[in-house]
This record gives sequence, structure tokens and C-alpha cells, in this order.
Amino acid sequence: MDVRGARREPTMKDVAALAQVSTKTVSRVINDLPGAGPDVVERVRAAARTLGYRPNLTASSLRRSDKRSATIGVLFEDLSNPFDAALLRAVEDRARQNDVLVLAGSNEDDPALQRELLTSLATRRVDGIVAMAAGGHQDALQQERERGTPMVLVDRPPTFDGTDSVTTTNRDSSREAVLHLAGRGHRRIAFLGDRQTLWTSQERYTGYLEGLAHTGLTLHEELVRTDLHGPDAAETATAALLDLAEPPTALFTAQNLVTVGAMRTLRARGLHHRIALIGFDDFPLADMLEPAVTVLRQDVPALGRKAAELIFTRIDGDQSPPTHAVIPATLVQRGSGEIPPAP
Amino acid sequence: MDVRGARREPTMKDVAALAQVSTKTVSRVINDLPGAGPDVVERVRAAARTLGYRPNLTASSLRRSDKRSATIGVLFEDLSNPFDAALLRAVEDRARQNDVLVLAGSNEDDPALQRELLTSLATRRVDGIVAMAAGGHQDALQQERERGTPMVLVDRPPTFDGTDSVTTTNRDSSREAVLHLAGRGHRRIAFLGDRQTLWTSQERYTGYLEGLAHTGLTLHEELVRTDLHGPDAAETATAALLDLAEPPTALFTAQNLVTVGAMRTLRARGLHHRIALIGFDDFPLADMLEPAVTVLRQDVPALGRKAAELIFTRIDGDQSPPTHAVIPATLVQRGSGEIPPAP
DNA sequence: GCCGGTTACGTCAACGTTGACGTTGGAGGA
DNA sequence: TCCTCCAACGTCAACGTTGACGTAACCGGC
Repeated sequence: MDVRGARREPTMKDVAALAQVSTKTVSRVINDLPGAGPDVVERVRAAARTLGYRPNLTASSLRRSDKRSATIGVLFEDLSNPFDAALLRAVEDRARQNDVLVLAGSNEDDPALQRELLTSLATRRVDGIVAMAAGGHQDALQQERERGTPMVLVDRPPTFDGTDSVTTTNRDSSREAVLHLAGRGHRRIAFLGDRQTLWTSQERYTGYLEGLAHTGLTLHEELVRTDLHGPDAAETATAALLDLAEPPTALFTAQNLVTVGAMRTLRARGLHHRIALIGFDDFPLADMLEPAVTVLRQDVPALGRKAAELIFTRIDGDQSPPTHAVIPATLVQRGSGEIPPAP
Repeated sequence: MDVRGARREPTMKDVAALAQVSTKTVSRVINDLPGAGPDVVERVRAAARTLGYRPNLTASSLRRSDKRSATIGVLFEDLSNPFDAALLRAVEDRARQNDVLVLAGSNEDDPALQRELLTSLATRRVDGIVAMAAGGHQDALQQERERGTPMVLVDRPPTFDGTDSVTTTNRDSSREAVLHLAGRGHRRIAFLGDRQTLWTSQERYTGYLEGLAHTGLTLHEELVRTDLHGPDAAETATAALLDLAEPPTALFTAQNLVTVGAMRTLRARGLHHRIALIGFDDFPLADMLEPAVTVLRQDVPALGRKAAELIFTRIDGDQSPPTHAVIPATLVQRGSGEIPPAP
């Protein structure tokens, strides 16, 4: 170990000197461009090897005509959230095929933080951005887009024009869940949702309403609880629902953590085998619970893959009208959603 | 939206021209350096604002003396794994305090892929690397380290000298788990572990042995099952254990997915309330299962924070001997680990 | 009124790389 | 034999920024 610390990285000039050629020739050899004889190629390769030369991509992208940094930005809500993490992984895998690396950040659903991260990405001249728009306003994203930065929004569509997006069948799948419950005879189906500022929450609620309407059920306002942020809020809300004079016989929980909170209360009251439950978003071990939890499963890898494909198409200069891809979610029946209404 | 696509980003030259000063003065204003009068500062700021100028960090870091890219690399096994994701998030949070962004990649526990990603990071001239070393050999990491790149290993220590690391009390906590079970009267405690090439697996196994020795229990070879990769292998192994003439009365599952597989088999045989279980690594909903699962919980945020702090200290030029931080895991008693031996 | 020092600028070159464009020498054709 | 053409190099400048250094103007002090 060299205790004297950071030694200078060898440059093309060093390689050129050792191989006794010009730096331009080194450049040609490194980039596999024509115009170098076989013997010279070998000499340069050998020199690069002995010096441990590695090209400096930042210098290269500064000088190159296309200015590509071979890096894209990924801006999600919270990278420690399994959904976001799986999405990141899917994007990363697709990016690797293009020899592109991913600069990742969490915007915490905070527009100010999102703006800050966007400038951070911009100063690093990323080739494009895959973002999960923070709730509230998308001004910063829109401005970035209008500057010409290729951009794809995932999970939530843009509130502005001219930008691709990839989302899930939030509305249709929610409707399907309600139909599923109604088909089992439920007539009092509660809705528990996350913050209504989130587009996904709104869509899922709309799907819930459509489901009710479609089966001729009336909407009972007292069975709708929204703006539940986190499991604790969901726990309390579920308790309140169960304390109603006419409690629901089925719950549709429109978000991951809400599902967990609701289950906790059901379990605490010993009602988990008597009240039906369908949750939006699958989660690990859902099949190990008693009863196993029926969920709407999003195809996260497909979401990420599609988003990455779109961004690379745009980076390659595609100017066609924006695509709004919608990936279908599937109803996974495991038991909790098939409980009949209590007599 | 500008359909003509990528317009040229304004540069210092553009700002300088508009503000009628030299680029050097613009540089001074942008970087808040002294040597610019208040009126000039205002003129330059205004010009930058109207042009929408944003500094080009790649050009800056190329020219600067410190050569910092304000970017670090994070190389984990699988970013979609909740453990890795939480770790990434913790590193990211700490990095943000230094205005540093994170280039993230998954090495899939594959040395070849790890080497590839390392060169990708190196060509981008990251300031430092936080890595989860792929099993097998760490040659590529070592080489990178010897070139002078600041590096911190998480979850697994280096097999080479001169590099910081942050790990969990794998051995001590595993011993504690065995003592806990033995304290409840168990004498036939099985060990189910992940691939033995992984350092963590070895440590946890050693802790298991120490626990047995410490309580005077004899090691029964047939109760040890290692190299279980994924839940399916764990499921099969657990079944085999239960089919023994003298089956174990308690299981110590030394990894997340192994715990899941073991639980699956116990559940399938209706033995989940009769056979004790302690797992290494906490997981969501562990408290919702029946019985709730007793686990050794790693302090993931602390791991990530510490790793980030170490890397920044090194980036700042600290040359002191390597630190090997060990973060304590805690035994979370939830029920499954407190089941007494079947009579 | 002159001198030393400071402040507020500007000029120039360089970071590591590559695009544009020379220059050389030899192969090949008329 | 001479000319053309091409392969195989080299030279130079530029990408956007900043370090090193120069210079003009001004200020206070004697």
C-alpha cells in the first residue's frame, strides 16, 4: 500500500511517451479507431498496460462532440423503499447494457430537495433523468425538461407536456379489486389510501369509485379514509372503521404501508380471518401471513426496464411525440381477498 | 417545449460576454471567491440568471487542483435487496451533507462484474468507493485500492491490508442467539447458513460453534446445513432436518432468505409453534407472523453512516491506519425464539 | 508628492482528451 | 517514370474551467 496516498493517474501523454507515439495515436488505439498499424497498436496497448492507464471519461466527454457522460440520473422518492429499490435495480440493469452508470438520489417527496438534486445532476451533465416526481409541483422537473434534458417519469405521469412516462394500471386494477370483493358478496368495502396529493392515490381512489359504481354499490363516505401516511396512521384509521356502527366487511388498502397498518389492527382485534383485505402493491412474505394477503402486484422490473428503454431512445435523439406506457398490475389471490362477508 | 432538442448549455464565456467581464471574473463570482466588486458581482449574477447558466462540474473537476468529482461510487451486491437498499440510502444521506452524489451499482456477487463496474467508476474518476466485496476474490478491489482510490468495505472486511471496513457483530450476535436458545433448554440447535464463501456466513457459523462450546453442547454435524442459496434451498434443507431420527428443537437461520425458507417448511408441517427459530437480519413484517419472528437486527443506518463518514475522512486526506468499525446487532425477542423445546 | 500595499480586475496556460486537418511514404496504375 | 491515392501517423486547437501571475487604480501615511 502506498502510504503517500493519491499518486497521479497516468494520462495519454504518459502512454504516448512510453510507446513513442503521439497522444492522438494513443487515442486512436484506446478507442479502436482506424489509422494505427498493428505494431503500433501493440506497443500502445503494452504501454497502457504497464502504466495501468485508464481513460479519463470526464475529459473525454468534455471534448467529444456528443458530450455524453455515459451517466444517467435516477431521482426516486426513497431508495430504501423496496419498490424504489427494485425499480432502481431494473433501470441499472438496462443501463449497464449501454455501458451507462446511474447517479441515484432520493427526493423524499420534497420539491425543494428535488430541485436541489436536479441541479446537482445537471452540473454533472448527466445524459438523461429518470424521475419519480415529488408530489405537489413539478416545476423543477419541467424546467429541466424544457432545457432539453431527456427525461422519463416513472410511477407518476408528468403534469406538463412533452415528457415520457411509465405508470401502472392504478385505476383499472383498483376497480378490479373492488369487483373481486363485490363478487364475493361484500357490500361495505372500505378504502384506505395514502396522501391524496399523490397521483397514484387519486387514481386508485377513482378506481375504487368506478368499482362501486360498476357493481351498483353506494359510496359510504364514512368508509373512505385517505391521507394516511405510514402504517401508524393506517392502524388508527382501521380501528376507527371497525368501531363504526356498521363496520366494513372488506378493506381495500391502496398502498403498501397502509396495508401493513390495517393488517396490524385486524390482527390485534382478531378479525384477520373475518374481514377481507386486498392491498395495492405486493410485499415480501405476503404469502406467509395468516391469511396470506391478496394483493395487486405491480410489475416493477417491467416498469424500470421500460423507463430505461425510453430514456435511452430519447438520449439517442428520438424526437417523436411522448410515450405514456402503462404496465398492467395483476391480482394475486392468496386468501385475504377471498374471505366472504361475515354473516 | 423546444422540439429542436438539445440546445447548447450556456458557458462561462456566454455569461462573461453578457456581463462584460472576463471569464475569470465569472468564475470568481460563481465560486464566491474574493476579488470582485459588488456591482460586478451583481451584473454577473444577473447575467447567469438570465442565461440559465449552470457550472459544468466535469470541466471544473478536470481543471481544479484537487480533481474532486464530488461523486462517490457505491458497489453493493444487489441494490434491490432491502438490506443493500437501506445501506445505500444511509450512505446517500451522509453524502448529501458534503454535496456529494452517489454512483450506484450491483456487483451480483460476481468478481468479473465487480471488476467491470470498478473500471467504470474509475474512468469517471469518483473520489472514493464504498463497496460490498463480492465473494471469492477481492483482487479488483485491492488493485483499485493500491492505485490510491479511497475505499471502505461494508458488511464484509477486506482480505487485504490498508483498507477501512464497517461490519456487524456477526460472530458475537450469533453466539448470543445460540445462548438464548440454550437458555430456553434447547440442546439440539440446528444451523442453516448461506454460502460458506461469504465471510458473514463463516463468522456466523463460528459464532454458532462458540455458542455451543460455551454452553457445553456438542456439535452434531447432521444439524449443520450450509451453502443454502435462496429460500428454496433452505426449504429443502429444513425438511431434511425435520426428517432426521432425532430432529432439532430449534433453528438458527443465519441469513434473511434462509429464514424465510425455513419458516415456509415449518409452516407447511405445522411445526412453527413447536420448533424455535432465530434468524439473522430483521425483515419487514417479522412481527406480523405467527409466531412473530425473533431476530438479530443489524443497525443498517449506522452501518451506512459510518461507512460514509470513513470514506469522506479518507477523501479529505486522512492517512491514519485503517479503521475496522463493528456495529452491534441486537436480539429482538418476538416469540419464535422463545419457544421451549418440545417434550 | 511619493511609496508600499491592497483591491479589482484581466491574461494566459493548462487539466486530459479528441476533431479537423496536415504530412509522409509507399503501393499501384497509366 | 510519374502521378494518384491511401494508410499511418503527427500537429494544433478546442471543450469549460481555474491556478498563477500581471497590471492598473486607488488609498493611507509621511
